[in-house]
Amino acid sequence: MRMVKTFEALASEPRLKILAYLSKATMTAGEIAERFDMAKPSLSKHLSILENAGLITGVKKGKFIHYSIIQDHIVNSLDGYLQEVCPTRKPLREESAAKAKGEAEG
Amino acid sequence: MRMVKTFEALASEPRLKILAYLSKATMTAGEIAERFDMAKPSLSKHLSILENAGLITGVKKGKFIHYSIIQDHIVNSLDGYLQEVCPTRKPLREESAAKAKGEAEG
DNA sequence: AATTCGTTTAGTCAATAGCCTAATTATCTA
DNA sequence: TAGATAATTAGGCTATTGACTAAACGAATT
Repeated sequence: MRMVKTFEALASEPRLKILAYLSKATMTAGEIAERFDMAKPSLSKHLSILENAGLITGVKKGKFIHYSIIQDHIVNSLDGYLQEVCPTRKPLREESAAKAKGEAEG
Repeated sequence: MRMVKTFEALASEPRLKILAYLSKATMTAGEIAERFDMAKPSLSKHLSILENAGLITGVKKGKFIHYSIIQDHIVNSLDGYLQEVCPTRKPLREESAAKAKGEAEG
């Protein structure tokens, strides 16, 4: 159930985009909204879905709500899932790391 | 787009269950179907969604179609996504590994 | 030729997702 | 206190999703 909720939150173009923004910096709801051609309430809904899944958190400071990513949750969730579903994960993970390294260098 | 498709495929209880079965062994469509209280066409749809997302593959052998998980795809997709969205991922990953190790020992 | 495995197509239905506008709440400012 | 601003909540509308049944189909076995 928890994993489904996490994946549901991630299964959306605008929500992945929000997470990409928040991976670089904390932003207010308004700042995020500026970057989308979408009504504010719709965006607010996306934010609440992400927050509800534990992927981001919003902290109210005066008039504004500052949203930021919760990296621990994303990493541990996806990482944990991989461990469950991929028993032979370790070598693949090393391979993946090697590939990433090669791309960065090449 | 590709990530959205992957997450959409994963955002479903029955589909996560199918992947869990396939993480242990290759199974035919019928063997999978036996484990669900669901009409065959519905299950067939789930299988095609997973296959279309590149998470599983079906190989026809005679009358049967043998499905198996494509671990490389799952690992590389989720791993790749984590690298994009979590710049400070590395230390967290180590922490996660340490936690997993502790649990296995405890 | 008949049966089995599995998919596909078509039609129906209920529930959910995603968007909108309008209204509301909370806070700041003059 | 009135007015402006930030963001959410509420309500409505449409499209999609996910399930079902029933029927048909292709491919392989018997």
